[in-house]
Amino acid sequence: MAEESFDPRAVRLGKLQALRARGVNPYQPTRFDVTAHSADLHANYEEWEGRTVRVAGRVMAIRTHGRAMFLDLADEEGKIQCHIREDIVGPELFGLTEYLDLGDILGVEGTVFKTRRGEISIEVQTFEYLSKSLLDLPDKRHGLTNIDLRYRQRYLDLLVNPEVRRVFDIRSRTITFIRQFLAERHFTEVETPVLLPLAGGTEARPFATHHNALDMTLYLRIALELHLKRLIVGGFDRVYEIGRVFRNEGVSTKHNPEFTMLELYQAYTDYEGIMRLVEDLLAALVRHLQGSSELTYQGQVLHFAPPFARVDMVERLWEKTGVRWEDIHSTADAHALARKLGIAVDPQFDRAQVMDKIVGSVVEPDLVQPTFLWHHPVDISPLAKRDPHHPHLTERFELFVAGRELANAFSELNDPLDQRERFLAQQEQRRQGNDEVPPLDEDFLNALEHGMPPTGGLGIGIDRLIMLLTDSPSIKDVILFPTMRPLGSVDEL
RNA sequence: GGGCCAUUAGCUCAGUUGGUUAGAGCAUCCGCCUUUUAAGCGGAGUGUCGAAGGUUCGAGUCCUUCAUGGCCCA
Repeated sequence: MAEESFDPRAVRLGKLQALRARGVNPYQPTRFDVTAHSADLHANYEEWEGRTVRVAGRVMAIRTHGRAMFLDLADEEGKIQCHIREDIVGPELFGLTEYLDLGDILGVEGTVFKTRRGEISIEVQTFEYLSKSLLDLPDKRHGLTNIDLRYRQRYLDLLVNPEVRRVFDIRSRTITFIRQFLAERHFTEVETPVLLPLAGGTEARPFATHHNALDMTLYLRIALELHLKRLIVGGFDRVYEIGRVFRNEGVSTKHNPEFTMLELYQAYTDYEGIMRLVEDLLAALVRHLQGSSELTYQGQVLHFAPPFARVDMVERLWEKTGVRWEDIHSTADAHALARKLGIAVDPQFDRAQVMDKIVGSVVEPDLVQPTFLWHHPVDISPLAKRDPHHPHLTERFELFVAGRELANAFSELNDPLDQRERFLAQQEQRRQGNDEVPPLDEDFLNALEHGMPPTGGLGIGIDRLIMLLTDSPSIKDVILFPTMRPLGSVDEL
């Protein structure tokens, strides 16, 4: 070798060629029968000591020692140290360790023992390359800390930052728990369409796409609500979906353009019934994951013990500002109130949007412990049933935790004529240029006209729930592959 | 959309008031080492300083624009 190459990939390609020259193709093996995992070897050493095991994993550390070497092999649950001695594996096999790199996938067979220093290890009898890594792993001490790269190359983040794996384990366990919880209560899980001729169920800008064969614009769903309620009409008395919804809006620590919602609908109950269900679900979930009803989020200790506190939205607004919601009659009144309170508001906002913003600024941040904010005015709740005693208010609540909305629920409006009027009022806003207002869904109204039983409905933002449960400050931390701007132009990809 | 900050080796980072040939740890490469574990010992620096312009005798450093990300605000 006249010139030594220092390019890591070129060096590794050279090792790959050398292996192949010796008749070893690390990409050839199709299986390796594993008989033990690292975590179990550590947890139950006495049972494993002296036994022969087969373990597979990624090489995370190599410590050569002349005619022997130690390496740390990482499998899904942890790491196990392996000791390879030339006099045990033989010079031919030992020679292959010359081409071993960090990141390679290895299968080893050997006996379980403890080193002089007490490290549970495998004395390797034989080993096999199961894959070769051509690129360097991130720094073993610092891991991968560049936030951009952590999200773009999540596979590396997962390999070198073990706490990331924990977040997604909790995510998986949470969703499994919710499914079990709802199954025990006789809810049926369903799947409703993602691609729709019109996207409704909330106010948000949808993504548009095009169906070639039908030559029509289709929109990605922004909520699950209207289809699940069609199913209530269709006789599913307890129905839910956990699914991705898409909203064409900004990206922040609290917003990702695609995120996961749980929506459930239960016939013959109301928002009080749903409130109890939310309390039971969250209390059971936190206990399942934490072993207690306490949860610490960003330094705040949260208590998930029913019953959760309840705050009347209109009353609390009055306490905070001295203003009654029903005294704000016009958009101008609302903007004047916002100015008086020093709250910056988009000048395009209408009365309801401004009031929503004001509540968001003066009421919601105080709701740290799990709290139901309830009795929303009807003009910001177009799908919720009116409170029979206060027709300008609705039987609605939002659950706030750590100052953030976690759930939204109401007694579902099943009066098709009232629903039509509210949709028509929305269409007026739409004509005035509010492109977050969905178009009128005639088919949904048609379903309601066939008769929907009294129903309680609930939506929970799963990603925000996982943020709480994993003490994650950013929604990107709980989404494996968050939406990112691509590096370079898309054409190059 | 606005403000602030970041971008230097494969990874994590340092880099003085603008000054010679841009540094460290890990990783990598070469040599030694059969119970080490942030293994150790000896040797080697592998770089389009995010991109493009500009100022200057001289730019990683100053200016402008752009790109990506982060934090805060809307």
